[in-house]
Amino acid sequence: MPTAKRQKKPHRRETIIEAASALFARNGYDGTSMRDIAAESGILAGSLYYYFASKEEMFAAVHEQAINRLCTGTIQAIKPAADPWTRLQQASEGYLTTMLSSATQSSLIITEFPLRRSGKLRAKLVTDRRRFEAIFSEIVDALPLAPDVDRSYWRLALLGMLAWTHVWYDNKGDSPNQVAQQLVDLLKERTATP
Amino acid sequence: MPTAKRQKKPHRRETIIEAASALFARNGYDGTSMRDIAAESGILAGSLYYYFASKEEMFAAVHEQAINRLCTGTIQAIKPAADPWTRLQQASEGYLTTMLSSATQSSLIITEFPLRRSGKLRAKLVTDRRRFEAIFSEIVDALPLAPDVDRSYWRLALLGMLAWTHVWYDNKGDSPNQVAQQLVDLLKERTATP
DNA sequence: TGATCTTTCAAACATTCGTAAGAATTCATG
DNA sequence: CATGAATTCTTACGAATGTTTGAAAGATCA
Repeated sequence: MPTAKRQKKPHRRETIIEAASALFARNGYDGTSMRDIAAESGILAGSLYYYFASKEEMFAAVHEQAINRLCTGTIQAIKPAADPWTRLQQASEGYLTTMLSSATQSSLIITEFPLRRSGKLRAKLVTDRRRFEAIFSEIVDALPLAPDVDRSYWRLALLGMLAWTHVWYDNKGDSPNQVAQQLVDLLKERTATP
Repeated sequence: MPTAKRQKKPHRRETIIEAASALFARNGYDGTSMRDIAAESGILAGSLYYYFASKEEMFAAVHEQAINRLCTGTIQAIKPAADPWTRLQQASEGYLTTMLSSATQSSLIITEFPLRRSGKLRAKLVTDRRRFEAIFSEIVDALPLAPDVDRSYWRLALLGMLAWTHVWYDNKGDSPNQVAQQLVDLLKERTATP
């Protein structure tokens, strides 16, 4: 009967999501087959459908988790700061660290745009993305910018700079934190209503 | 014998590239089948292989043309300017106009990253991209920036801001020129060695 | 016209893909 | 152990993919 369900095997579904994340991030959605994911999960392709109704639904779960990690990675980095500029700096560092550290797969939210998809999936991906961007909206709104600065453009410029790092970032160069420092500094001059 | 070859039918191959550009830009590389391209070209799938040895080689040709358009679109916009900042402003406008005007397909150089590909194709895509980025390298190098500014980061920040527009740009809002103006202005403050 | 080269077609190929259906297995619990 | 539910395997289907091949059609020019 309806007793407690989740206790012993939180394993499989998360294992699958983990494997799928890595593969989607490396090879893209179309470049990853259900058989690939199954093999990486130590399972057979058909068995995936016990946990996910379709490949799209699975990707939705993967995407949601990637966004969640990015959100928490970003938010956690802000912790003990009151100064708006410091908050921005730390958030950017958290973002880039989560995104660029090769161990993670959050980069798939950059390469797998919702743009081309359609229907319910697209709507979900857009919603996820909004949830992340809201973090930066709040931070940017709190910045003491000059009154003639358009905060929407300011935010989009920053997010663009940060997102684009995954195209050129090289592990052998500066650390994610250093990159974030450099990039934020470039926008910092247009500062407090002086 | 080896007489002049190219005179009457420069049509087909370019028609195919045009059709493929549009489809690749809209649906991505994997989302576009050779049959799709053939149908859009008014031809049968097999006939494509008279002009291109493989899908990858065809994409290479498409990518090269997209880069070429972006390059000329960017360079042409610079024409009558001597002031470095004006040059940058105009180049950015040319870039965004070429990229964002819905009639064009240059946006595929943003969505179809070389990152995931491999081998000869990847090398070619990277080379193409470098060719475009060189335009901005030159312009940025000519800017009278403060001596403590890292021009590499500055350039990458700008290119990131510009490239990212294709994620959020909406035809109903500001024009590509206005967007370029806004974005460049955000970086402009760190300006001439004062 | 006939010969030769270019271009296109028609049809198929071998794979791979997402997914379905049902049997087989594992597992917790009475 | 016996029962029923949860999980996995096996097998396969139908569709779509990139590509090949050899013949047909079109063009070019002696």
